[in-house]
Amino acid sequence: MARSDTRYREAFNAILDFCATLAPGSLIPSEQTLSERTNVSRTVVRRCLARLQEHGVISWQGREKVLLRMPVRNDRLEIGALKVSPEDLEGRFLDWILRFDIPAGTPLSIADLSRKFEVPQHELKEFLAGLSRFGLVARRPKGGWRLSGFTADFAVELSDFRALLELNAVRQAANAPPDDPFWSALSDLRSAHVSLSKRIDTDYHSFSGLDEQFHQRINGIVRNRFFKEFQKVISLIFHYHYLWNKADERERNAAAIEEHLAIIDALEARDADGAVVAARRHLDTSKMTLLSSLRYHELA
Amino acid sequence: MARSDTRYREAFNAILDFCATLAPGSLIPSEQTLSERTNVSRTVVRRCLARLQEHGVISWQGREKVLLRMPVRNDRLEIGALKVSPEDLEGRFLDWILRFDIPAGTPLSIADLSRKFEVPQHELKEFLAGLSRFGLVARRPKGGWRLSGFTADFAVELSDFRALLELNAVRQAANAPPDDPFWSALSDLRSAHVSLSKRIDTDYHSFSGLDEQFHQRINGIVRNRFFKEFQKVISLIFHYHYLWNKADERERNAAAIEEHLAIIDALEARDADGAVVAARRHLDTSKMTLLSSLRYHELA
DNA sequence: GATAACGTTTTTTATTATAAAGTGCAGTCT
DNA sequence: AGACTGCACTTTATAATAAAAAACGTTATC
Repeated sequence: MARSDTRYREAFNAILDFCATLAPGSLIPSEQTLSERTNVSRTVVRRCLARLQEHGVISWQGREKVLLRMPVRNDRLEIGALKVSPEDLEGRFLDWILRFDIPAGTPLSIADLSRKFEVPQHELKEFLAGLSRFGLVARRPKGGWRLSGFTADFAVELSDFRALLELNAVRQAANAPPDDPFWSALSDLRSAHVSLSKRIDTDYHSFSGLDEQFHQRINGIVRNRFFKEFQKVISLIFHYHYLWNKADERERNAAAIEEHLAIIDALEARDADGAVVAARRHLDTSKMTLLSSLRYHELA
Repeated sequence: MARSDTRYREAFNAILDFCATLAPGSLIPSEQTLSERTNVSRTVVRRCLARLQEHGVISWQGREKVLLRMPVRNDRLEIGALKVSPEDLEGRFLDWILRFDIPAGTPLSIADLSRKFEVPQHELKEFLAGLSRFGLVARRPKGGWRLSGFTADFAVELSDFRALLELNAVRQAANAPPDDPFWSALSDLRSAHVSLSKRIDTDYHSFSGLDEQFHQRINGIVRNRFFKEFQKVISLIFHYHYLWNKADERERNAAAIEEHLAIIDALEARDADGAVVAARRHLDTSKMTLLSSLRYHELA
């Protein structure tokens, strides 16, 4: 019923490592200095020093801390489970939803998910609270959560919203200054697309990554935190969806490459309207793919 | 260290009220029926029945539950603190930020806020986790939260994003079918604007409400959960900001009414391009107002 | 013999208690 | 005077737990 002491354990080992660089008899820096170096509060540093003293590694009296002996392997503290990053949780959650085709309306059990993903319950609660802002999950009347996304309606609305954001980005991209690093990156992307196009019959799987790179490049033009936040979720959902929709993968990807190239052509010609038209065509295809993959799953 | 029993208390009183409608000697419906009526699980219903039996209000044996006596005032259970809605918290939080001019970067203490708003800590955590998705707050490296919004950058990005969404809505509105209830609502809004315009010198305060109505009407055209979710936050921020920016309020509001009317004119003429132009002008003014009010506060 | 209700057990959620970590300040040492 | 420590206080992250919900046989009723 308290927080974990991973911080302390990591700091202790860090200080131990630091001691290993000194010779016995050396003075050890101040608590403040150590706390800055280990990125941890003075309270933790003091706890570490106390342990070092207890184990006879240092002597500690007031502000005089002296290294008595070199630290050995056995002095180190074990560090338990490694922390999972929020992004990782995000990905695994969407992956799970799509992989097992969780239907809209399914109650989500925090306890269950917490076991499944090996993440503390309160982290999951925070995570779901965040997703609820995007309408992907919602609170149930009698407590708990419910998956509300991944219906046809959801897909249409998601695609429409994505189109609004991305067409805006395309328009801005076309008007980017000539010395913007965007242009050289775009030229690299063109080469990558042409190259993949040639070996599409065998390498069509690797399009997924290229697709994400391409869209990220376009959207990266817009310097807007709201835009970026949303784009992150959108691309995540599309990414995972495509990953799990295997129908006609080769044909779909070959077609998408052509559509991407059309957008690149228009952009490099600084033809904003043309780029928007090409992008709209591509986004429409995307929308249809997302919808048909949902329909496919509904029938299954 | 357990959840509150408000649910039980409310259900108990509800069942008591129901008993009051019966005559002594009557049979009481099944546990399931009661649970459906009180919107509560059977477990809670059984707890209520047990208490009723204990207090001699009913007899209870298997599925035979009989009302023994009429319930009296003293049988009722006290209900503690009333639940605050998440929307309420949202409003109060933004209000607090603006009222006290909390600068960007300020650490937010859950413990402190929880006392201030009289909301359990875990609810605040969820709330902040939601806001973090909009970039309004962020986690601090060593734990806790930090207010990251309400800088000039933030205001610009927020306004730009708002403009993107709202111009899209205006364009859609102009193309709404003639029988859409939107048109009659718009006509009502025109009257309200004209009326307020005439008594602007005295009633300029009441523009805030009308402004919200107007924008909500326009944005209501778009049937898209992402759009709506974002619009909610945006309008909340603008709303509270305007509420606290008192400089030139009369002039600002008078000008805004004219700008609204220009948008209405263009919409009623089904002139999509004209409406977008008028809306862009209005949104630009809004952006400037938001920015200048921030600057004003920074200097103070 | 099907359906609805009950009694009981298991699971899950909301809330609190608490150890760990962080913060601030008065006083001390150099 | 400036940096450092000792100590008290505050805040956060997390586990423990009572309340509520859900699941599951069993029993009564039509």
